[in-house]
Amino acid sequence: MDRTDDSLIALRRILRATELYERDLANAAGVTPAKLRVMQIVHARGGTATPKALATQMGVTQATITGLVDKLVKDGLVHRAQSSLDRRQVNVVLSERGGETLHRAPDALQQRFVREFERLEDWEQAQLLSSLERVAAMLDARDLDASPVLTTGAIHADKPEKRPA
Amino acid sequence: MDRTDDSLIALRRILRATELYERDLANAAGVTPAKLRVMQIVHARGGTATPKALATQMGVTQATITGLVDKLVKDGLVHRAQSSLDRRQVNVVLSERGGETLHRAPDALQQRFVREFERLEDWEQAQLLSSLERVAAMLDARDLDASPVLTTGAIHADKPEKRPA
DNA sequence: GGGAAATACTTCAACTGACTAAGCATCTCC
DNA sequence: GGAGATGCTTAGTCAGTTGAAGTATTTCCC
Repeated sequence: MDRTDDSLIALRRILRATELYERDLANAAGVTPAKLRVMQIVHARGGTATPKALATQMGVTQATITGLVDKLVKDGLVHRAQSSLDRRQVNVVLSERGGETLHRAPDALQQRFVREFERLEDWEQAQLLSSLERVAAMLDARDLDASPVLTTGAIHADKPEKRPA
Repeated sequence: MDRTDDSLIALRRILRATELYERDLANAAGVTPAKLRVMQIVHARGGTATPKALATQMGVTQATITGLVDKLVKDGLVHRAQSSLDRRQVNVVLSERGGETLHRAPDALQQRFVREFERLEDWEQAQLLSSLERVAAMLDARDLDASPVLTTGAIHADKPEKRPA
């Protein structure tokens, strides 16, 4: 009985399919996946977000965000606006053209998932949701357990960790 | 009631958690995520794989694989062996040291998922598996429907598609 | 059997995304 | 009002990726 293995395989298929599809969509809209993700997050937050927030949510450093935003500005897809509350802060704002691009490249998950999901029977939707949340909780342990493997690995490793907090 | 949205959120959490964790693990083992993935695939195929197979499975071009394998060879983690059946082909073979590295950086999903999964009740496992396979099938439509969005996007796009077949 | 086309891989030049370290501006708190 | 924290950018570097062009080998078919 290998439900564990089968589950892992299914999970990998989900991961892989999403990744590949995301790249296709970004290309089709004429932007890179990373730039698209920035725009999606800005959009999801109501059309504006700070570099800090973007960095945190994407799991990259602020320097990376600066670079991506630079390019998006050059492309005319977003612009920077200084916050009046805290002048250290910058608001990244979606331009009209950015909104159009986003519209042309709908979120990969949305696109693939929603249509089918909404066709399911009520009880099926409920079961899927419950299962997905369960899995998410299993994987996304929000640093509650400070990842024993990582620690072990780090001891053996010749290189220090790199991922931003 | 927004089960659709909640499901999407859970799915994104799964994606994000896996991605971030993968990076940590690779770093901890002293290799990059891309190189680690190459080794994992080679391992999963019984210790040897052709660049072509790797490119297909990873969804990148062969040129990319060439570069990664070059580095892995330089690191002493794999070596190239010519196929005797078809001399155009190359077999990428895991070295002993490569096997050790792999052992030190267990698959990200394995690590996070398996332990918890195996603690679940029997019926819960069954339900999770069924749900995951369902979702995988929804997302991983294996080109059965030639992605209407992509096509539409491509028409409007200023750039041609890039992802390898 | 021999040549055209297909296939497997590599090389090369370019770009994107990512990081670290260092620096500047601004805010917070005592 | 000054020390330290915070938010962002700059500069330099490196890894991964791609497309295009090139080489070697195999396949196909007349």
